[in-house]
Amino acid sequence: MNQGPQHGLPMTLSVGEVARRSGVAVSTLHFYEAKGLIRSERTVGNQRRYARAVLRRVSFVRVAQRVGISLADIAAALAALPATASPGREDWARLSAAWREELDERIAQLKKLRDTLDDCIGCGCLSIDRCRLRNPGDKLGGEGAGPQRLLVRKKGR
Amino acid sequence: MNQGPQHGLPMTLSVGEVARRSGVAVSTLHFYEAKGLIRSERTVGNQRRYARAVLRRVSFVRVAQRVGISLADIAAALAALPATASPGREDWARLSAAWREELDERIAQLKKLRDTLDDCIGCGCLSIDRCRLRNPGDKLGGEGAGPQRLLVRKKGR
DNA sequence: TCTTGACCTCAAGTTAAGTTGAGGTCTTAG
DNA sequence: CTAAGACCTCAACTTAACTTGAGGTCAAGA
Repeated sequence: MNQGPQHGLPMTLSVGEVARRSGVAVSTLHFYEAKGLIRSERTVGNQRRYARAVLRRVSFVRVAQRVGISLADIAAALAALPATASPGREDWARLSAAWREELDERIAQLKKLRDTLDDCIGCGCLSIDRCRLRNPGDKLGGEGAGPQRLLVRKKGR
Repeated sequence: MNQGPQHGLPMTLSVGEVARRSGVAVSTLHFYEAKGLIRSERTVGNQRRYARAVLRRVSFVRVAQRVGISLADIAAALAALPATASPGREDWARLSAAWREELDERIAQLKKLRDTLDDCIGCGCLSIDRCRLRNPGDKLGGEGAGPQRLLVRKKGR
């Protein structure tokens, strides 16, 4: 198998190796490739060979997914990175800037949810009407759509 | 319309009112009801009437969903609350305890993701091989499945 | 009374994210 | 050289979470 010059590591990975090491199914890797989330070279025999960096990319995808970001959004973010050349500092800066806001928002949302639960233990709200967290006087009734109070404001998109 | 004794608020809400005030479609409310996430009484004419508390319940569902929790999990959590009687302090304590861990885990995951991005700006990893965040020496290669380093350990379930 | 807008049920369609399977090729240990 | 196991493509199936539509009922103002 193809080896690195001094250390005993293969320079590229087969789809099976990536699957084993990343913990995702081979079919999923094919699927991700079809969606443009990852890329591969082909051997003369038409088999996929992945650069080592694909492992981190796959990890990134799974983590982002796990916290509720769609593959489409992830793909869009990753598209900011040139898949061909190695991404430079500016590419990363762009990706991070684009996601930072989204991630901060989701973190805030999660904390809100967690803390709401904690508060509810002390007062029994969501069910009992007199609660300091409860919509006071139910004033929001006429103020248009959208869940009130529990939803952190979502930016325009 | 049915009013509260002193203030001018209706005691129950029609499906349209809930939709307007919670920001979810009527069809979605029907769907949630079919899934057991919310409950309603019926009028003599077979129309749904919701208790005011349904608004908070719906908010809860949307927020939880937004951070990547499935309806099935949400339903399971909400099932711990007696839908019939008003849930007591113990019911809330149970729900909160069950979710606290999950939420903390997701918050940690999100922070990890965010910080990984930030770190990457400084070093260009995910692409460039010498990076302090990078799997050092690629030692994890033989250590079984699962994304390495970026995934916060998930508890057994 | 009549008509309009909100409701009802139930079946079928949609999108995202994969998985499964059939039928065939590659690679490598023996 | 040959058989087993890893790979290939492509189409079809699956599940979650909804949405849409058809066909019919309910409630309230003119």
